[in-house]
Amino acid sequence: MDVKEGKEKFVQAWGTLGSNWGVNRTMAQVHALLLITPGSLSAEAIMEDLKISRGNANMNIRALIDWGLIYKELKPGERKEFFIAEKDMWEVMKSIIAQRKKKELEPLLKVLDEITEVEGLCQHSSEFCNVVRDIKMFSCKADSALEKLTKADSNWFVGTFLKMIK
Amino acid sequence: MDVKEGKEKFVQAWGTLGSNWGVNRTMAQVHALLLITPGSLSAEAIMEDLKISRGNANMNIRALIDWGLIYKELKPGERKEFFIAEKDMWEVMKSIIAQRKKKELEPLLKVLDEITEVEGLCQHSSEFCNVVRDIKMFSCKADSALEKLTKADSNWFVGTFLKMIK
DNA sequence: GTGTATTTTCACAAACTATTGAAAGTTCTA
DNA sequence: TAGAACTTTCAATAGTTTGTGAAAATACAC
Repeated sequence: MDVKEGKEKFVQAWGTLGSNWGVNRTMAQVHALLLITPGSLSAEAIMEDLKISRGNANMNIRALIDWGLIYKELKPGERKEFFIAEKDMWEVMKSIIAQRKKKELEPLLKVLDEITEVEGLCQHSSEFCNVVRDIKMFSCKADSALEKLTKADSNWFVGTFLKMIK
Repeated sequence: MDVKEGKEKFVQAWGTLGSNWGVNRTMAQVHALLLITPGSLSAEAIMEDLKISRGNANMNIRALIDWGLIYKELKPGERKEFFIAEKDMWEVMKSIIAQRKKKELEPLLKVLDEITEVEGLCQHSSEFCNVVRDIKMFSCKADSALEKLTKADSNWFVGTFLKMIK
């Protein structure tokens, strides 16, 4: 396997993994492509490289910008927009965690709060009451841990998090 | 909202959340229903309650058993199988984390290892080399943290993990 | 063994998600 | 303001996942 094959493999693999992670395959591929490209690429170049349509490329580029994983880069004298990936993996990880927290954890907390308001819950159904209470406890803790993580810097991670797993 | 409505809301909500989590909606609903049911339920009862077909109920019940989230319970004198949920939320969380780690993280580690074997990677493409190295570092750390988490007991979590987020 | 209750499988249908490509929109230049 | 270069939108289509229901398999009682 040479470097070119390795790159192709990486792009394909990131795409496949993306779908296991609830991220659209094409979005993950565009991200992978930009990650391993030293400079920036135009929408055109991305379309050609991944053999995808203009519309598809555009939609997924926008989504990556929303997630904070890539940036627009305007070159003087060029009318085209170019895109470049955030290369600091700690930043990449934080963005991904923030998005997943928003999508996966926050709706859960919201529903649990609504249910907790049910009158007489714990008198009428202690099973249900206990389940809701326990889930609430874990999800609140997970939420604050992740909140802290996404606010922290890389050194904090290396320090605290690694100490934890020793 | 009374207790019955609250329960329905919980089952629906857990189902919706499940799909944000890469879990099939019905599987999550069956799980929710069993979680808030004090005793055990037969496949029949689950079908009726959630208005789903026999085949669907059967498939998702099997999947939940695989994940270790529910157990089969055989009642003496009854030919039907009954199912009961694991109610210890710490165990539930560990099972879910273990499954997601297997599905989301392990394939990533595998691909990274394959790519690392590319000859002369770091001579020919330092950008690519750095990206692969950084992703590898983070994912190995995440993997060992989660591994530790799924092996640990609830007290460890309360102690170590909470200290970390303070 | 035979009949009955129950579970499992599987081809097909329905629902959902992603992708395309062409048309509409925008921005810049002269 | 006209026209070129480029970006965005969106209806149609392709692809994927999930659910159904009937038929096959299994387990049990007699």
